[in-house]
Amino acid sequence: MLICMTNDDESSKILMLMSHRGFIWGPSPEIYNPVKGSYEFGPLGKLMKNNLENYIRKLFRKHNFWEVQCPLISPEIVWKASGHVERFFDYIIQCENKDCNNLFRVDTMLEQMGYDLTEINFNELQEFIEKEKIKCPDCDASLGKVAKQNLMVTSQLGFPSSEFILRPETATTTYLTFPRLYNFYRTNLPIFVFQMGYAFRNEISPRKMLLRTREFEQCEGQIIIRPDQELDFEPYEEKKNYKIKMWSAKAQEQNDKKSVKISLKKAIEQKIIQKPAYAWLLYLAYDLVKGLNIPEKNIRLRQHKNDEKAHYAHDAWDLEIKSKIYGWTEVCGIHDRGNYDLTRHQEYSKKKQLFVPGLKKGEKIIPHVLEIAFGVGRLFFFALEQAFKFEKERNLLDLHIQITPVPFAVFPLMKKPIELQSIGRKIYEDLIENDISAIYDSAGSIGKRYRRTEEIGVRYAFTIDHQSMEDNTVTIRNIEDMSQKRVKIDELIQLATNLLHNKTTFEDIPEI
RNA sequence: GCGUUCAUUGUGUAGAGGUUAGCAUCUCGGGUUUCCAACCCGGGGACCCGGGUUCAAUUCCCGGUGAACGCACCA
Repeated sequence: MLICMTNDDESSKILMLMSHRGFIWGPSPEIYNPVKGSYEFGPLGKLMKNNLENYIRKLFRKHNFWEVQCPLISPEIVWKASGHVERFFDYIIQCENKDCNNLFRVDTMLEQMGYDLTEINFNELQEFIEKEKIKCPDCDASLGKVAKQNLMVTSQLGFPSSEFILRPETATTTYLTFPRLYNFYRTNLPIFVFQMGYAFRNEISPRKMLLRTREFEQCEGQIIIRPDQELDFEPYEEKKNYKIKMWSAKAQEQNDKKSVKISLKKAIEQKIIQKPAYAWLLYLAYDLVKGLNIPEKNIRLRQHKNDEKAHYAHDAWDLEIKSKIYGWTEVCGIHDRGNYDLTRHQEYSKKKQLFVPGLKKGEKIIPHVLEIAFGVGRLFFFALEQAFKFEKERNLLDLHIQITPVPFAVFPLMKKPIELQSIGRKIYEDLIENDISAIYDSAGSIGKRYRRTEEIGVRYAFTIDHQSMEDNTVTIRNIEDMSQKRVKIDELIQLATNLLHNKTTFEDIPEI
């Protein structure tokens, strides 16, 4: 069975169409027993993901980030240094009663029983449980042995083989290039760098389609920066009046249910955030998501409370999107990692190349890192999900033109006369020649073809009719309101290019 | 991992211990059609896997696998 039903009608319709129209398939491989939480991007999904990635790339490049690509596999020491080996596993324990058989995370179980975790030595958990005679919280039977659940994926390499780790995040692999980047940047900080690629996590229970998978693509931008620069950050000055919706840790603790929309400047004045450079990253995340036509009411930035921060984070905010299907979900984490990473890599590698000159003469410091980390799959899922609009007559996929898989369609009004088709083919080929994604379709009635393409996010359709044969014009139809104008075939490529790059709008097209 | 529910063409479903496994949608070919899922003709496509009961199982039973949801988990 494919991605299946929820009770909600709209949700199941969205999930059905995602699969039916070739965006997302899975769990994969469907013809064998699928692997939990593994999905395929179908033809339209792959095109859309490419576009989404390029949209992100373009935005990062606009802000002077450079892209790098690092290996997926790295020796264990890298992840020891990063802190992942130490923290990226759970201690689990299972009830021995076969009827219960429940599995618990030891730390949360003990916490719920009222133990103070700070007083427990985790190397002696087993002894602790035996000493305290701890029983299953659900059925009071005795518990089995404490086991480690590793959340990282490992693999074997070499002859004889030794164990390597598949990266659980891209960020760390980016930091490893710091000495090289520092030279590339001619020893100027801050360094702006990003990486897009796969990461792997042995998630206990993958759920909710692309929202929780074991292999997933990340796009993580890093600003490697001196502490003084974090407070005096030029890009921030340009954007300090930009307003974002923030839900601070304090507000959450005071049970304020709603985020407030305030400017970056105000957020700093009110000490909701501390550093201008960090504030600017919140802007970047917000702006990127808003640019995908995701309604602002469905976007917010939520600060991590102290107990949910990752081991490396000084401050952490999540950009969350309110999914039509799954509710508020994180798509982007913005982390103030301080100098945690580079300090650790300095210690573990014993190389002294990670120091840079500080402000005072002779001072050597380890630079700080500000990180913005997107889950590409999640962003993809939300951009797609939010775009579905079910109208009376039609299903509309209202995707941003820059990420929609196929922005243009070419239709001969009818199959006959054949000349309609030859004009259409020519236009189609011209579009493709000019790197403009399009489809050509002559099957069925024109109305049917409009309906079909509306459902996959086509923005504009060019239709060749009998008048086309006389005066070299075609109609262009706007998906949004189904309105049409006539345009000259000669000017069509230029027009499509301009529409694609938001250099013109449908309204701007002159009537002829 | 636990629990609940479920498993029939691509999708949504009907169905009975013995059926050419039905319907809608989809899809393909042809006809028709001068702009919004029209119509006509013709074609295509399914009983999750293994075992048991039975003369006979897609249907009943057991097991497996998978899915949705809930619990737990989510660096």
